[in-house]
Amino acid sequence: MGIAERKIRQKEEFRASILEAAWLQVLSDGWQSLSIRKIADAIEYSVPVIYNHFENKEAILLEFTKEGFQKLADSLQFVKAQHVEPAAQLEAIAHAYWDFAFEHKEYYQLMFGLGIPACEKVNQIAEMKNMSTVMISTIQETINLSPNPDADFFLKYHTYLSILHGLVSIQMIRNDGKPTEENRRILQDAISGFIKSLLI
Amino acid sequence: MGIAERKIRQKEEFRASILEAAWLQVLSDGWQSLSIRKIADAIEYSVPVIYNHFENKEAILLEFTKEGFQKLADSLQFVKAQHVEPAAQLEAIAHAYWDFAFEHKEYYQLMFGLGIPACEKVNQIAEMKNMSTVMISTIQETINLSPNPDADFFLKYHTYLSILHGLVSIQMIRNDGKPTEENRRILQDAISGFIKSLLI
DNA sequence: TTATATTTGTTAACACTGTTAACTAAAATA
DNA sequence: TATTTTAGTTAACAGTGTTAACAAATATAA
Repeated sequence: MGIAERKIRQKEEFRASILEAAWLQVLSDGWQSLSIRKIADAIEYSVPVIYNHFENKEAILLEFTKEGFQKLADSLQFVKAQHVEPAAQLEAIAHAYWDFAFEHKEYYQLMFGLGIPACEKVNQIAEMKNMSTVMISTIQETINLSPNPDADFFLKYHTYLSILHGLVSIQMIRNDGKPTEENRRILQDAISGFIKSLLI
Repeated sequence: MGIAERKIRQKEEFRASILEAAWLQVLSDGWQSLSIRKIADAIEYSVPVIYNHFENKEAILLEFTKEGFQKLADSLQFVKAQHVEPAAQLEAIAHAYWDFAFEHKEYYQLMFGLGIPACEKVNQIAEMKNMSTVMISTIQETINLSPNPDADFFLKYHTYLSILHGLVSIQMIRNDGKPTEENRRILQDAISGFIKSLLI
């Protein structure tokens, strides 16, 4: 009965090839120009086969959104593990977040920027929770060591994420290219201000 | 020779009617569903007449972007004038910014959110400068009164705007509706932290 | 092995989108 | 009144996401 298994495997490969073709499209021309027809062209199949593997175009985008959040979560977890002090971890996480945004611009713009299409589903993305868990735990640990360990860690998390996202997206709107050293100083300034406010 | 003047007047009215029809469309169904054809339908003319008044769809969106930035600039200027102390002004401006974003959600999403389409032209929007001028001058004045008046005011402006935009857009992504009191506390927390950091 | 059922993929269409060329009717000018 | 300019139209081009109807290949049952 290896036939059924082969079919499942082929289906999985097919699905993967759709995502790969889509990703190449995005890398060369951005999200705006991604279309089902171009994907179909790239994999040399007719259009409707794509709908056998994805409910609609949004489902394809959702797949990349999840992927992006997981990559980000992994990256944050990685840099966190390289520091001991929670405050130092918070700073490192902020820089890793910044780096991710500009090294994986396409992911970031899909995860946050386009916003509107994913708006209804954004709360259901488990992978996003993986990211926020890393941030929240680190903030919690920082607060625990601070002079007032009763501070509202969720409020602080929200502030922390907002500062990071604000810095990144303002930067992406202004300067379409890579951020300069000046921009990194702005990040450093904002984040050290935030951390200081945590430690009173 | 009142004919030429009447024609100019009619042309202006026509242009205004296009914008009005577009705006009604946006209010009822959002930016995503705005189309040239729907505008043409609404004003009861054929599609190409719209191209006699606007180069393309993006030009229509740009018009609203400018309008939005000017409204925001006016609003910030207004609340600034109601306070004397620069630090108090900064706080009031932050709240006015927040209020504008959620009271004129459609404008805000066009001005920042959609981002990508306006990306090339966003630096050329004079009205945006009107907004940043209000913020920058207030920050400059706050720094002048602070213990270290040599701080980089442009860096601080960038940080200030990023915090505000970050708070707003994270809020818009999460909770599609109106922000709660909790959300306003987060704004207050972040902004008072920023102002404190200005005053050392 | 043959007949039936199922899966797989295709063509062609629907209902949209922005944009523009070609043409007609109305208005202003000479 | 004849001519030129302007205003507005229809119809098309080149795209988009999505799906119904159908054909071909494959797997299952007799």
